[in-house]
Amino acid sequence: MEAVPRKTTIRDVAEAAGVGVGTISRVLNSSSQVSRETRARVLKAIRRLGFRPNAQARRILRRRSESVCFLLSNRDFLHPFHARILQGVESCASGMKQHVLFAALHYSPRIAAEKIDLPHVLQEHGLIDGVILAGTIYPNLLRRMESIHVPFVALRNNVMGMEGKCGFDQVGFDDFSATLEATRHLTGEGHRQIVFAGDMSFPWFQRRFAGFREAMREKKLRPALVTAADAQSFVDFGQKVAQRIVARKPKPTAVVAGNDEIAYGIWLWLRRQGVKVPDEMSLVGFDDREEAVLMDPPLTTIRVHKEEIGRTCMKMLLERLHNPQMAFSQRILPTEFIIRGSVRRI
Amino acid sequence: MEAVPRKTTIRDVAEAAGVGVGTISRVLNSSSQVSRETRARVLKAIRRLGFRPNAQARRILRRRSESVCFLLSNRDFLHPFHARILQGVESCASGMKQHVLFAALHYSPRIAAEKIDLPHVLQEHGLIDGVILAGTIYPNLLRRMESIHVPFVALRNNVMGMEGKCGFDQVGFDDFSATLEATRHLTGEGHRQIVFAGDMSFPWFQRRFAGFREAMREKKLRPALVTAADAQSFVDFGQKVAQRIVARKPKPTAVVAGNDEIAYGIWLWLRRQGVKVPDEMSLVGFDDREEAVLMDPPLTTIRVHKEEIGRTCMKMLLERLHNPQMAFSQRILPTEFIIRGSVRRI
DNA sequence: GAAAACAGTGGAACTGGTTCCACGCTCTAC
DNA sequence: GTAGAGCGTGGAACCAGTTCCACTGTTTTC
Repeated sequence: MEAVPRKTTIRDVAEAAGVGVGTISRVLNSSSQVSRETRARVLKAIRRLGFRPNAQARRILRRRSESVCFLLSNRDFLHPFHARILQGVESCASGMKQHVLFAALHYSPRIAAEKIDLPHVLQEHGLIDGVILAGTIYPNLLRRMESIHVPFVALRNNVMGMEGKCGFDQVGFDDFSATLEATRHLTGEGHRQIVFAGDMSFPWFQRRFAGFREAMREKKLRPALVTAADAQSFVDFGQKVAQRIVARKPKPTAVVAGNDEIAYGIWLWLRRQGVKVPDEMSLVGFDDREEAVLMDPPLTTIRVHKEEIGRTCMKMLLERLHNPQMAFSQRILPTEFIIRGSVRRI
Repeated sequence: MEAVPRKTTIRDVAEAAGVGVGTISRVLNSSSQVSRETRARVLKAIRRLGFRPNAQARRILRRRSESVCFLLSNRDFLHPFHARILQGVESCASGMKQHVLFAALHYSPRIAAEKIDLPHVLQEHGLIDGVILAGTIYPNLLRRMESIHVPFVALRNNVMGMEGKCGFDQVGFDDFSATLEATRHLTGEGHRQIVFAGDMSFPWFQRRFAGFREAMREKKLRPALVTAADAQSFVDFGQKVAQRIVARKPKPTAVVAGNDEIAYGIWLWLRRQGVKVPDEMSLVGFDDREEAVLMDPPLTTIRVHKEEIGRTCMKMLLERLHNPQMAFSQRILPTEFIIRGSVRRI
């Protein structure tokens, strides 16, 4: 690449204003040690020359890049769920004059930590101050992150196989309490035969099932779990599982789905079979994605405040950067039960 | 923020390896001007000291940040459509050792160009080499971008009110030909009464309607347009418009929807009224979003290759950076007509 | 009235890389 | 045997900022 023509520097401005370079720097950093008249003269020169300070040069001295990396791991695409979190990160960052770098990574959970080929931003030094880990986070990635000595915050709900461990900062929401509340709502509406639909190989579905089980136990009801193998997607999983649900004896009157996509799959299959929601089957989702409100009937579900999670990740990372010695912590944000039209009283 | 402890520098490595700093630099940049033994000695010292070169320092000299900014304008959230484009940008960028900064911007189309408050990344100097403009792009933003002298590429389909102008690089897809092909498919399947549903205040719907109109004219059919006012969202627009469509005399047998969300709204309303798709009404969408395949019946639609568009934006921007004097161009990518189950032969 | 405090400023030294020139050494050409 | 080419290398100068020390002139303190 050819070189960009030389821009005006702080020294050009100093000469134009008839002052020293130190004074220009002091004006730029709004230090109080500059007289009113000098400041005015410098600002005039800056405007006249169209001077814009070079951020890179400052960064070397500050030893801070004022940037963080949003790292999406093992996702084929930027799912709306993560897109919303990224947006929350960005909105908080822009308020704090921080920049957000987006990077993607694909790695095997079985590969050795040191063999994980991190994105270029993380390999170079000084480009970012910290990382927000999104996507699926296996222990080897956590170890790899620790090895490069860059502070990071992880999306707690996406951490695999390290339940309870806390050698790093985490932000998440409470799967357990969310399905606990949702299931209590169902029992409160008179439902007795309720099933949970979710793939237990994911820890978040395990936690959601646990909340469901707890609410069922409170009412001395049998907590039933329905799963399916070989599903192509969550929607497909829902369709396969729906079939088994209606075949159960006694027939369930309500389903707590592991997420909105599973709920959608169940709804699709029921619809095709002529089973009416909520008249013949009540349905609760999880996530409150964009499409939940657009279903027919609109889906009763658990809202996860994705932007809020993103903002909290960013805030937490900044705290860590300010205070590297701070003890690691987990921040759990509340979910919200959203009652729409897919549950009926019986 | 407190200062980060000083890291090992190129001079530390030079001392450890018993060579000059220039040699370290040459090794790092894999210049051939280093003997085999010296290179080995330097690499060993680098590994022993855990040295990672500071990217900021290099950037000053190179006058290149090796970063681009993906700027999403006037969007309440990072819509899956743009999320896929961002992903395409990232995948191309990571292959070219470039970094991607994500930034959002909200501005009024009526504000003066110089009053637009650009994100912090664009205000500072030297942080990015170029910008990819996504979201909604009004003329004042284009003028603002020109004023800061940073090369940029715009998503052509999202540029408002500058049809045909080309004082900047653009990447897009051909709305006109896409609906032309889709409508020809409908007439080929025997449909005669076909309507187009879309909000004409958006230029892309105007272009899509034009393609529809052209195909209808070819067959000497009357191209009908149906719109609705005060819609909350595209889905809502679809629901409102569906009502008018079935009320038309003679009753249409097929609808070309402006996008998949409108198609979904139409489908929802028809379903609620007991109108069967495709038996009583055929339906074609536009975009091929994730959910199109999950509808019942799966939606026949026009696929836009979003990742490909993102990759092309990135490639084009890099070309511009290599060759700033290059004439501005527009790159139009093909769409793909995807036949699923929402159109029947009559 | 002298000493001390302090606001305001200039500029050298510094950050951590890259670049380029000078120099030493070896090898080839005549 | 010497000139010229060319490889390999050291290190000063550079990039564009910040920081800090020294200095001046003014004000305050006793």
